[in-house]
Amino acid sequence: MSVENHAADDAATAFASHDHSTCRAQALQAADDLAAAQGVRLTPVRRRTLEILLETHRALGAYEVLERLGAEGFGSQPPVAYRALDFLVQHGLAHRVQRLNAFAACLSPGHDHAPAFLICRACNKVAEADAPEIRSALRAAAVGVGFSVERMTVEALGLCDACAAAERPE
Amino acid sequence: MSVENHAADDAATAFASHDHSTCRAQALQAADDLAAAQGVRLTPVRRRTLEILLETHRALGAYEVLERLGAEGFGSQPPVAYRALDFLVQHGLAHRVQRLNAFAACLSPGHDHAPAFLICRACNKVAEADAPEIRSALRAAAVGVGFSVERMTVEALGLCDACAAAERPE
DNA sequence: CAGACATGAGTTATCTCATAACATTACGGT
DNA sequence: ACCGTAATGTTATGAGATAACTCATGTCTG
Ligand SMILES: [Zn+2]
Ligand SMILES: [Zn+2]
Ligand SMILES: [Zn+2]
Ligand SMILES: [Zn+2]
Repeated sequence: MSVENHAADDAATAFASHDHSTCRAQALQAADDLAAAQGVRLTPVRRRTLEILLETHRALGAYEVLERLGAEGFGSQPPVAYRALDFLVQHGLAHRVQRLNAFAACLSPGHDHAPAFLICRACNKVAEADAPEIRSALRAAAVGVGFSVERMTVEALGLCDACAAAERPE
Repeated sequence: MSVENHAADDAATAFASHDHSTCRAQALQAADDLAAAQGVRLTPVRRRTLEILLETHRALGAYEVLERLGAEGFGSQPPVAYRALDFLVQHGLAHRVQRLNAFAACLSPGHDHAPAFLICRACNKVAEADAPEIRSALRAAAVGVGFSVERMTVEALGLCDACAAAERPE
């Protein structure tokens, strides 16, 4: 397998040890591109918020982000964080993880997607898994009962291989 | 199609007009059976909580349930509701809807399942859709990246046919 | 039956997550 | 320079969830 960085690889890399600076750089580049392409303004708070999310593959709570922002001279009240995070989510630069009431940077922004999330309950890392079959299966089940799907949430809680190995000899 | 009441029918019925007393009676019967079968105690608060959830196909917030309980002479503090709800979820008599931070009675309890939910954003009704293909697809995607799934959340937000029809001539 | 133990129900207090409402500042077009 | 809009900031409050403790009730044992 090559060393390319497709979306499909994200899930694999998130839990494995890897050169994370690439993750960060790529996502930030994509964000800058998007801002330039569409007239969107990736302001300092917004960009910094994205950088904070990109520091880890864990999902961060809004208040966790806020604390960081406040410490760096930005506003220190909840709406500051929520607005920046909402912006990122809105523009596909971050995702909200329902299960954790938390946010994670998107690692393959630009190609509009709503991935499934794999959440390790031990290390708290989150991986995006692009699984179109899941989405189409759900959509199919929905039309069968007269329901039109607009947005969907697919999240799995479990153990990544690393944590599974670490837990076994408990 | 016959008038049987399988799990597969639930999704269809939830959004359609139907004889809801059957939903209620069936679910309560199943709950009583389960309590009798396993040594589990379906105490007054717990049973009443289930009844409250069963009044509607909407998902109710814990505080909504609590208000009802309190008004009927049960405890009026959050833990009362949360404990009863946790019990019901634990024993498969209710589900938690992540997207809404709310709870809905299970309409086909007993046969241990973790269904997908269809949530109408207009009427707020929630339907369970048993869709095994979704679960297996997600599980498959997970093993591919070294992740073992323990629990999964599949929820779709959208419009039921009735609400779609009502919304069109806006 | 008394005592010991477990489970459930109730309370108060507190915590985390999220948004409403409004004042202030920065930006872009004319 | 001027104005309108978008972004940032603030205070205050709403909504969801849990910790920690007390009390009642039921069950098992001797
Ligand atoms: Zn990385
Ligand atoms: Zn892990
Ligand atoms: Zn019904
Ligand atoms: Zn509806």
